[in-house]
Amino acid sequence: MTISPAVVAWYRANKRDLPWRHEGFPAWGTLVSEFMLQQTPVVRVIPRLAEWLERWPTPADLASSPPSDAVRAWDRLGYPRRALNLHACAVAITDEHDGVVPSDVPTLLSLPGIGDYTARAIAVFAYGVRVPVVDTNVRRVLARAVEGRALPGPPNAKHDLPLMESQLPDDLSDAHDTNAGVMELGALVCVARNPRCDVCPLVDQCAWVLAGRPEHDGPPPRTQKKYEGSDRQVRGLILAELRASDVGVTAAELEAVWPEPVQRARALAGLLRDGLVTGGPVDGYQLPG
DNA sequence: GAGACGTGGGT
DNA sequence: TACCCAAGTCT
Repeated sequence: MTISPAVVAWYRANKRDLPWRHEGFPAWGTLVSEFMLQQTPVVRVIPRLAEWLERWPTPADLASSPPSDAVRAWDRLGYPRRALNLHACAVAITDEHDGVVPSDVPTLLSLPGIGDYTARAIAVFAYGVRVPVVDTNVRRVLARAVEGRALPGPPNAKHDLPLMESQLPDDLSDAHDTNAGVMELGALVCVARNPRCDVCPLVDQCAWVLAGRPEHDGPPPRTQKKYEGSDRQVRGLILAELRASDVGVTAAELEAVWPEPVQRARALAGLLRDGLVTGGPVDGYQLPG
């Protein structure tokens, strides 16, 4: 079962015109885009990425700015510690790698905020290295097309990476487009709900379709906790207040953000622990750096 | 290794 | 209206 030829042909004819796919797009741009794309949709990333790269065209440029600027420029992309990680990553690249984004997976993995997915994505999309890239889209496409399941099991590198590796052709360009194409297919066609099998290039070889599209059987997928009233919401509100202030905010001003004291204290303590907030009750709180 | 971690658009 | 989901990482 090899899905690569159909995926590559489909990808070359149907891929979206995304900034990071343009000729000459720098490795640094790919790295920034991958940070922003960690759990944030493409359409929300594109404008923020353009502003970011205009302001900080190289890792050294970002490294020379304070982390607070990174958190503010991150705006409302969500998971703001990614902004902190990205800044720390720029510092590490500047100080330890001569300002050049590394191209090998182990070195990339050693950088803050870069995990199994992002390391491989940068190696493949910025440098054309032949390694498997596995994200949530890839896991879903492989589960269906290759394994005949409705949904993938929980992420498992020991399972997922060899499975994608087994689909990569030898040719570098084809391997690149297989990685990008399976992701793209999962993002546009083989989506989680209501997959568009009618326009899928794999429909006549998809193990799941050929099996009659059986229901999901394995363990139920993890569900997200409610956001309203959660600590995450409180953290978000506190951070929004801090982003908007040049001089920091007082403990009293934070009471207005979230009156309930126990949860407010817990959220603030978490932000301080994460390094997203500095200061204290006496002198007030502000963004780091 | 299960759970924490933002935000907003689609259905 | 609620709920689902999004190119994950870290602890």
